[in-house]
Amino acid sequence: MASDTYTRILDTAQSLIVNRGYNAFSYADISAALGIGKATIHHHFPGKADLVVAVIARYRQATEDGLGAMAAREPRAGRRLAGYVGFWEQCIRDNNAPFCIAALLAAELPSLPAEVAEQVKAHFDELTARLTGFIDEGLRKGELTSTEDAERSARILVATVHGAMLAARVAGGDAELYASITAPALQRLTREIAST
Amino acid sequence: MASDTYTRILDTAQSLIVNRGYNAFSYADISAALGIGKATIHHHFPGKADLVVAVIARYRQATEDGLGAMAAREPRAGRRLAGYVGFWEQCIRDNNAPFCIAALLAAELPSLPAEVAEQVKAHFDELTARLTGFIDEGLRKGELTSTEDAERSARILVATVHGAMLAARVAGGDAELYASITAPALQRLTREIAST
DNA sequence: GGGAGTCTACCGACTAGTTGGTCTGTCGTC
DNA sequence: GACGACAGACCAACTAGTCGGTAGACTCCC
Repeated sequence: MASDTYTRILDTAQSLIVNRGYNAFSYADISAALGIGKATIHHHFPGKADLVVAVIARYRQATEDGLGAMAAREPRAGRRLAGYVGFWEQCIRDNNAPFCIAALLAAELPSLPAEVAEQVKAHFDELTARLTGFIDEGLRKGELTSTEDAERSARILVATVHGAMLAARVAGGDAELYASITAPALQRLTREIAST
Repeated sequence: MASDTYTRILDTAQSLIVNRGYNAFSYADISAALGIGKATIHHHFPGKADLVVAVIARYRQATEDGLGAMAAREPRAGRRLAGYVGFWEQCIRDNNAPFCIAALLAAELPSLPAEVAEQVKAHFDELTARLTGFIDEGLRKGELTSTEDAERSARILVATVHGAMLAARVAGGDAELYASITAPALQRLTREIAST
């Protein structure tokens, strides 16, 4: 289905978005990186918005798959959340894709084409819903404690993760800084039952 | 000193950056908004990087002045932090400048000119230092409680605020959402002595 | 008082390069 | 011979930035 070139265009676009955002990458960048004609990119993705929508759609799917797989193998809510938070710590440490493209695009939101903006919003909704599910389950099982309801806890966690990414980026890709900011956000939910 | 045109260019550039970032605004935008020639902008700011550096420098100064003034009039640490957090809630509610330009530029950091990147980093350092001072003083006076040291607490607060801005922007400028995410971050520091 | 020179603020017209996007083709494969 | 995958050449619009010039204010000197 998805041809090799098609996938490589998506890959390149994604890595360009990770560290330049929507407005600072061009068809020429992808063309040069892959050694293909610009027209080839237009053949697979008629417009820039189509390309970026496809990137985020794939990203959303990967996120859903990843979180779903983790939920299947890890029943403990605290570990699930730690898995999500730790995933990004590893990304920053490896410096491969050290930023959530949806968070970056969210910052640029007012300047994005409508279709792209919708995808970004959808990612936030999905991610929040997934984490809300984890937290809700954890609270009901007594594995987690929180003074807020599950959804609010999830939003706080996501915000902290995104803010910590920003801080780490400013600090030159400092994974320790990311961890030191996010760790207390996890502890907040697992406190007093940490030694389970 | 600072002529009227000079200031208006800065104002316009700042508001363009707030909702488009560095790469998605142009001299032509400012030129059109103010009804002046593009060459006039170049007269005051030789290059785009110079312009944006000037915007952030002024922004940093305003932040320092604002936080300094608040510290002078409000001795209670908890209120100082609430003032910082509440400032952005009001900005989002009024929809005038509903995003911290330094946070937005931080996301775009890898694609920014070096001089601009430096200014962004400097803002983060200054802001963290200021809040660290507030928290440190609050802890020593017994007005605040924290399981982490003051600097780490400050970084967590900043990250939460930035993450909450992102969430609010995605939600279409939802100030309530911003508040619901940031409020617990403040409570974390003021808990058990809230009724002072 | 009146030039003559100088400075700042500003603008219209321009440039070289880049942007996203199109058109017309040529391959190879089924 | 139709079709998907690709590319070269092209396009209009836009990018940051330059150039030469003008209009006004502020000197300084006679």
